Amino acid sequence: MAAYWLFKSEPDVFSYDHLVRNKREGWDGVRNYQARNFMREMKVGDKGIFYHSNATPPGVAGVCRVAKTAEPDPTQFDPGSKYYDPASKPSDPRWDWVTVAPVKKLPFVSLDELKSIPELAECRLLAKGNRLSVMPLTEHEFEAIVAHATSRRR
DNA sequence: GCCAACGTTGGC
DNA sequence: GCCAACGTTGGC
Repeated sequence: MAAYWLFKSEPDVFSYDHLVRNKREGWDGVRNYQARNFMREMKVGDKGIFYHSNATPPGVAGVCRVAKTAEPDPTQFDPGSKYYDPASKPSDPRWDWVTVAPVKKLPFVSLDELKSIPELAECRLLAKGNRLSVMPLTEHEFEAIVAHATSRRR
Protein backbone atom coordinates (compact mmCIF):
# COMPACT_ATOMS: atom_id res chain seq x y z
CA MET A 1 0.00 0.00 0.00
CA ALA A 2 1.35 3.32 -0.97
CA ALA A 3 2.15 5.78 1.77
CA TYR A 4 2.13 9.56 1.77
CA TRP A 5 4.83 11.96 2.88
CA LEU A 6 5.71 15.59 3.11
CA PHE A 7 9.09 16.87 1.95
CA LYS A 8 10.36 20.29 3.01
CA SER A 9 12.79 22.24 0.93
CA GLU A 10 13.93 25.81 0.92
CA PRO A 11 13.04 27.07 -2.56
CA ASP A 12 16.08 29.33 -2.66
CA VAL A 13 18.15 26.15 -2.43
CA PHE A 14 15.96 23.64 -4.22
CA SER A 15 12.43 24.42 -5.39
CA TYR A 16 9.74 22.34 -7.01
CA ASP A 17 10.69 23.87 -10.36
CA HIS A 18 14.23 22.62 -9.86
CA LEU A 19 12.83 19.13 -9.39
CA VAL A 20 10.80 19.43 -12.58
CA ARG A 21 13.89 20.57 -14.45
CA ASN A 22 16.09 17.81 -13.04
CA LYS A 23 13.45 15.06 -13.48
CA ARG A 24 14.65 13.33 -10.33
CA GLU A 25 16.81 14.21 -7.38
CA GLY A 26 18.45 12.59 -4.39
CA TRP A 27 16.93 14.12 -1.29
CA ASP A 28 20.23 15.03 0.30
CA GLY A 29 21.12 16.71 3.53
CA VAL A 30 18.68 15.07 5.92
CA ARG A 31 20.60 14.93 9.19
CA ASN A 32 17.86 14.05 11.60
CA TYR A 33 17.31 10.48 12.70
CA GLN A 34 13.55 10.65 12.76
CA ALA A 35 13.41 12.05 9.24
CA ARG A 36 15.97 9.50 8.09
CA ASN A 37 13.92 6.68 9.53
CA PHE A 38 10.86 7.90 7.68
CA MET A 39 12.85 7.84 4.44
CA ARG A 40 13.85 4.26 5.16
CA GLU A 41 10.19 3.34 5.28
CA MET A 42 9.48 4.81 1.85
CA LYS A 43 8.65 2.62 -1.10
CA VAL A 44 8.83 3.31 -4.80
CA GLY A 45 5.59 4.93 -5.86
CA ASP A 46 4.83 6.58 -2.53
CA LYS A 47 3.46 10.07 -3.04
CA GLY A 48 4.78 13.22 -1.49
CA ILE A 49 3.77 16.82 -0.96
CA PHE A 50 6.61 19.18 -1.85
CA TYR A 51 6.64 22.01 0.67
CA HIS A 52 8.58 25.24 0.43
CA SER A 53 9.96 26.24 3.82
CA ASN A 54 11.74 29.45 4.73
CA ALA A 55 9.98 31.14 1.85
CA THR A 56 7.80 34.21 1.52
CA PRO A 57 5.31 32.84 1.94
CA PRO A 58 5.97 29.21 2.83
CA GLY A 59 3.57 26.66 1.36
CA VAL A 60 2.89 23.72 -0.89
CA ALA A 61 4.27 23.77 -4.43
CA GLY A 62 3.56 20.36 -5.92
CA VAL A 63 3.25 16.62 -5.77
CA CYS A 64 6.24 14.31 -6.05
CA ARG A 65 6.81 10.61 -5.79
CA VAL A 66 9.46 8.28 -4.48
CA ALA A 67 11.43 6.99 -7.47
CA LYS A 68 14.08 5.04 -5.56
CA THR A 69 14.21 3.75 -2.01
CA ALA A 70 16.70 4.79 0.66
CA GLU A 71 20.43 4.42 0.10
CA PRO A 72 23.42 6.21 1.62
CA ASP A 73 23.47 9.96 0.99
CA PRO A 74 26.87 10.55 -0.69
CA THR A 75 27.15 14.11 0.62
CA GLN A 76 27.90 12.75 4.09
CA PHE A 77 31.30 11.58 2.80
CA ASP A 78 32.16 14.74 0.88
CA PRO A 79 34.37 17.11 2.88
CA GLY A 80 33.41 19.89 0.49
CA SER A 81 29.71 19.49 1.15
CA LYS A 82 27.83 21.47 3.74
CA TYR A 83 26.25 18.16 4.68
CA TYR A 84 29.58 16.46 5.33
CA ASP A 85 29.55 14.28 8.43
CA PRO A 86 33.08 13.26 9.46
CA ALA A 87 31.64 10.80 11.97
CA SER A 88 29.96 8.74 9.28
CA LYS A 89 32.02 6.00 7.65
CA PRO A 90 31.37 4.46 4.23
CA SER A 91 31.49 1.05 5.91
CA ASP A 92 28.68 2.14 8.20
CA PRO A 93 26.78 5.06 6.66
CA ARG A 94 24.73 7.11 9.05
CA TRP A 95 22.54 9.06 6.61
CA ASP A 96 20.33 8.00 3.73
CA TRP A 97 18.50 9.71 0.95
CA VAL A 98 15.66 8.68 -1.29
CA THR A 99 15.30 9.73 -4.91
CA VAL A 100 12.21 11.76 -5.70
CA ALA A 101 10.61 12.74 -9.00
CA PRO A 102 7.99 15.35 -9.87
CA VAL A 103 4.39 14.33 -10.45
CA LYS A 104 2.37 17.49 -10.75
CA LYS A 105 2.92 21.12 -9.98
CA LEU A 106 0.09 22.48 -7.87
CA PRO A 107 -1.35 25.97 -7.63
CA PHE A 108 0.53 27.33 -4.63
CA VAL A 109 -1.12 26.83 -1.25
CA SER A 110 0.33 29.05 1.43
CA LEU A 111 0.88 27.98 5.01
CA ASP A 112 -1.92 30.31 6.05
CA GLU A 113 -4.29 28.48 3.74
CA LEU A 114 -3.10 25.10 4.97
CA LYS A 115 -4.04 26.17 8.48
CA SER A 116 -7.60 26.72 7.29
CA ILE A 117 -8.04 23.18 5.94
CA PRO A 118 -10.01 21.23 8.55
CA GLU A 119 -8.50 17.89 7.52
CA LEU A 120 -5.05 19.19 8.51
CA ALA A 121 -5.93 20.03 12.08
CA GLU A 122 -3.85 17.12 13.36
CA CYS A 123 -1.09 17.38 10.76
CA ARG A 124 2.43 17.50 12.16
CA LEU A 125 3.37 20.16 9.69
CA LEU A 126 1.12 22.61 11.51
CA ALA A 127 2.13 21.54 14.99
CA LYS A 128 3.95 24.15 17.01
CA GLY A 129 7.70 23.80 16.96
CA ASN A 130 7.71 21.21 14.24
CA ARG A 131 11.04 21.07 12.47
CA LEU A 132 10.96 17.71 10.77
CA SER A 133 12.02 18.02 7.15
CA VAL A 134 10.41 14.73 6.16
CA MET A 135 7.21 13.50 7.76
CA PRO A 136 4.36 11.11 7.08
CA LEU A 137 0.93 12.27 5.97
CA THR A 138 -2.27 10.31 6.04
CA GLU A 139 -3.96 9.66 2.72
CA HIS A 140 -6.75 11.88 3.99
CA GLU A 141 -4.35 14.77 4.62
CA PHE A 142 -2.61 14.29 1.29
CA GLU A 143 -5.86 14.30 -0.64
CA ALA A 144 -7.15 17.32 1.26
CA ILE A 145 -4.09 19.34 0.28
CA VAL A 146 -4.31 18.34 -3.39
CA ALA A 147 -8.06 18.98 -3.45
CA HIS A 148 -7.63 22.39 -1.89
CA ALA A 149 -4.96 23.34 -4.39
CA THR A 150 -6.82 22.16 -7.46
CA SER A 151 -10.44 22.91 -6.69
CA ARG A 152 -10.44 26.50 -5.63
CA ARG A 153 -11.13 29.31 -8.03
CA ARG A 154 -8.08 31.12 -9.27
C1' DG B 1 17.26 39.73 12.25
C1' DC B 2 14.68 37.76 16.11
C1' DC B 3 13.35 34.08 18.76
C1' DA B 4 10.83 29.76 20.18
C1' DA B 5 11.30 24.98 19.75
C1' DC B 6 13.91 21.20 19.88
C1' DG B 7 17.87 17.91 18.67
C1' DT B 8 22.67 16.92 19.76
C1' DT B 9 26.85 17.07 22.33
C1' DG B 10 29.82 16.49 26.06
C1' DG B 11 31.19 17.13 30.94
C1' DC B 12 30.29 15.15 35.08
C1' DG C 1 21.95 9.14 32.89
C1' DC C 2 21.42 14.08 33.70
C1' DC C 3 21.42 18.51 31.95
C1' DA C 4 23.54 22.90 30.39
C1' DA C 5 25.37 24.71 26.33
C1' DC C 6 25.10 25.04 21.75
C1' DG C 7 23.45 24.70 16.92
C1' DT C 8 19.71 24.49 13.65
C1' DT C 9 15.10 25.13 11.84
C1' DG C 10 11.69 27.93 10.22
C1' DG C 11 7.90 31.32 10.89
C1' DC C 12 7.48 35.95 11.35
